[in-house]
Amino acid sequence: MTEFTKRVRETVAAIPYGKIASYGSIAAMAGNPKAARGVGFALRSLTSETDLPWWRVVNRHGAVSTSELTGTAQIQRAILESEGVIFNGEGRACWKDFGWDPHPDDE
DNA sequence: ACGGTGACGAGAT
DNA sequence: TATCTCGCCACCG
Repeated sequence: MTEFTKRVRETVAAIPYGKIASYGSIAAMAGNPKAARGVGFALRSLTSETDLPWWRVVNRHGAVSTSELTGTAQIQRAILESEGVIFNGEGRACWKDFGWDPHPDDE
């Protein structure tokens, strides 16, 4: 378990209920703003754990980037909706309403 | 140590 | 606005 991965877990665990954060934001808080991909890889092993709110982590578009085929994406959306997050027809959530960290682009 | 891969991001077309 | 390409970092063989 590298320091980066541990930092990512801490950050993800800090995401408030009903809120979402982008991989880039988490990577930045973890110390490496450019390690968004590394964040995804780290969370990949956490999908089996329910003690970490990995489902609150989405891409910069506010849409789940998990596998649609394995059903992970469906589960993630379902949980987020349970938390109060609303997805539009594009499968994206309003960052201004559910985004934990401020986002420069999109709405 | 090297190269390929992937739950990403930003810029260009 | 949607799609493509390149660059980023961490992980596996």
